[in-house]
Amino acid sequence: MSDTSSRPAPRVLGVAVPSPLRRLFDYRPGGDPPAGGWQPGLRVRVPFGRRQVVGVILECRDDSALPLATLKPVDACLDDAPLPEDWLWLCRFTARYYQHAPGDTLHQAMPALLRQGRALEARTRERWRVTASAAQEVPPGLARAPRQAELLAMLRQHPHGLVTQAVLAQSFSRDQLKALVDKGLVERLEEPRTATPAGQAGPLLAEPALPLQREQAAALAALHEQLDAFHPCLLHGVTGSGKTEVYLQLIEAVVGRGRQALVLVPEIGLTPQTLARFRSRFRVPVVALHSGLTDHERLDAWEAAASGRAPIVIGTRSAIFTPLARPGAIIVDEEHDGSFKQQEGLRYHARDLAVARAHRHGIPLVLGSATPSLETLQRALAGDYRHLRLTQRASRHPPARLELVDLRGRPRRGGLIPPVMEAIESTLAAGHQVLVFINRRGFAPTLACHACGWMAECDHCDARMTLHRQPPLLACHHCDRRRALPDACPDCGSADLRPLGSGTERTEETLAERFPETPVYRIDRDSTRRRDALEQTLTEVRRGAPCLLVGTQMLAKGHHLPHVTLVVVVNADAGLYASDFRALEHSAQLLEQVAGRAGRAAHPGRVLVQTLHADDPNLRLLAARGYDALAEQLLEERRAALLPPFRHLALLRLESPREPAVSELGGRAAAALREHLAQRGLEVDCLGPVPAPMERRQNRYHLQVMLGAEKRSRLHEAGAWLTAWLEAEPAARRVRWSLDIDPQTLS
DNA sequence: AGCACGCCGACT
DNA sequence: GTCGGCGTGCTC
Repeated sequence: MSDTSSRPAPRVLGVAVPSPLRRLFDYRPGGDPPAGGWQPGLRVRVPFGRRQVVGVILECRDDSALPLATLKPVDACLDDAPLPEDWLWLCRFTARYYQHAPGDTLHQAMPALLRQGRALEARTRERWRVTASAAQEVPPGLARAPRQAELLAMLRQHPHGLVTQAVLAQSFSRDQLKALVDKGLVERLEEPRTATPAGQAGPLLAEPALPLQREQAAALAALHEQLDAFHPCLLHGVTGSGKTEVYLQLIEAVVGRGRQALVLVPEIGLTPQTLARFRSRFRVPVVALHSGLTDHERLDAWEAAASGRAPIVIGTRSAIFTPLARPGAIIVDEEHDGSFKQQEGLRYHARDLAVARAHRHGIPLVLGSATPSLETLQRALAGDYRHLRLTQRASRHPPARLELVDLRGRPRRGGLIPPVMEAIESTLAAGHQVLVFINRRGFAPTLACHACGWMAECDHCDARMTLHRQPPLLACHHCDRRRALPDACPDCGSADLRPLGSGTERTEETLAERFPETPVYRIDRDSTRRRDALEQTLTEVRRGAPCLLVGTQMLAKGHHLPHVTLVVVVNADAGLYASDFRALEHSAQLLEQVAGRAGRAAHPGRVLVQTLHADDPNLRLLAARGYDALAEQLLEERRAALLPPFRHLALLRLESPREPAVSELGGRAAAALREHLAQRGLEVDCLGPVPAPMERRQNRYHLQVMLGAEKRSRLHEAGAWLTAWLEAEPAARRVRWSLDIDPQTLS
């Protein structure tokens, strides 16, 4: 460590402590002073109330708002060196931007073991290598120990040594290794488990890069132009245009220059297939951060990234908080995907944090999508991001067009009308596969009484209960409530209860009856609950035999289904007239993604979209000219309506089991904020309080207050004032509240 | 968020 | 007689 004696010891440490309180807590230095002196980023164990917690020093000062004598000393410093500087910066940025408690932010961004106070160090493994002398000289006789002689011979063939596991795998024992070590013939080395296999000097690529099409090459060249500066790009490529190959070749350049690449993928995108593609391309390790890791594996990965040992890190939303010693590029695949936004607690958007992080590091940022979010698209159109387009599909088939199919006045079976059924039949007859996309799981969206019109409703939510057949019950998809099927209508006693509408189970059943010879695979949250169930089914489907796939949006994203030539969308109307201003954008993205599943291999595809609104201008525009045309149209509407991306929003959400408590507090919070805004002349508007779209969920009442501003700084000021008001308000302790900056949905 | 303290119901 | 319900208050 460098000379630290020149740094005077601070008298006060501002510590971020795990708690929802939006402030630091002051302590006096205590315990053994760290080798490098007290500084921000060091973890400390501190007394907090009646317990001990792990906090992080964020400020070193000489004064405090409290008398110094009343401050408690820290118990111990847990680190020799501060946590990585880039990580600390990102956490502070995140806490400020999302107006979240610093301690809670830091804790969420840290691996569990660091939260618990473990040292930031990678677990090690042993490596066994012949000593320099034993490598050159003929070893002395091991005639009395033939196994040791064999082991030595094996190790001599591996000048970089072998890890214990590899030695044991050859049926040698630890005792034999020890014996050779005692004879001075073999030495024992320790290395991090995430260490790159030794003898790494060879080529970076394990397999050659694929040849690029003209547009891919142009995009890659554009990315190569500025590898040392913040260079945000939208890689806007239709499904099948080869975005991943562009990522891979960019990563090759980044890693080739000794830097690290961070890749963010949607929750559903970190499939074994994706990972395999990255791993087989590069000879260097690819560290994957996913929900299946143990706490130890997560810490190892974090350490490998922070130390720079891991050149490529790939993960879902929370991977944006992985520290990097030598950041070289950040890639966000499917940047429009909703899973990048955390929907509770610290409501961060990993894509937006990626932008901030790339800017701070001065490195390229690639946002990839076939259906970019309107936020990103607007920035690309405005020239803030470089707009790299890939319009050609590798298969050379143009993307399938959506064909709108009018549902009005036609009989449906399992949600499907006769002409669509016939199209399915002829596709199967031609030996191809069919994907039926339906946005509702379960058998039917609800159970209704044909005599009096009663419908099964949840007691805890303002919602209908979904009818399930496997097993048969009524379930609420908004809470965990389940009910047995009633024999008769609870209102009028009629036994004429019928399922209303169709879900995946019913469509599956209908198709299985209609096409008894053809396998029908249902893919939804219920059918893929078992680990790997989805991958197993898809592996079977990829064999290519004719089959029917029925599924929810799980099926829409990413999966390669080369033998599907017909895609059916059972009902496209969900997002058309929804109250949420982003509903249509999301709906269009989903439709385009689903359509992208059709005809990726040798055959062109068809996409049949059933709708009750075949005349809807937005739907027609999407069908006729595709997502990009609709997106530009929607941007104009957003501009006119003063909605994002032309205006910034924040949403105060309030919830409580007691309705009066939320409306009373919401009313007073909004009134207080309005008064403050008027006094300060802030150009921020405040809407509400209004009940949330589904006011009662899980027996809790939801209310919201919307803030909107043209300038982000103004919105921020208003948000800071509002959270301060709420924290000081006694009634707010009995109501759960959170401020959602840049809300993704209004529900 | 935790975790206490603090006053009112059914039980080892 | 006490175990424990969750209201209220605090955490440097």
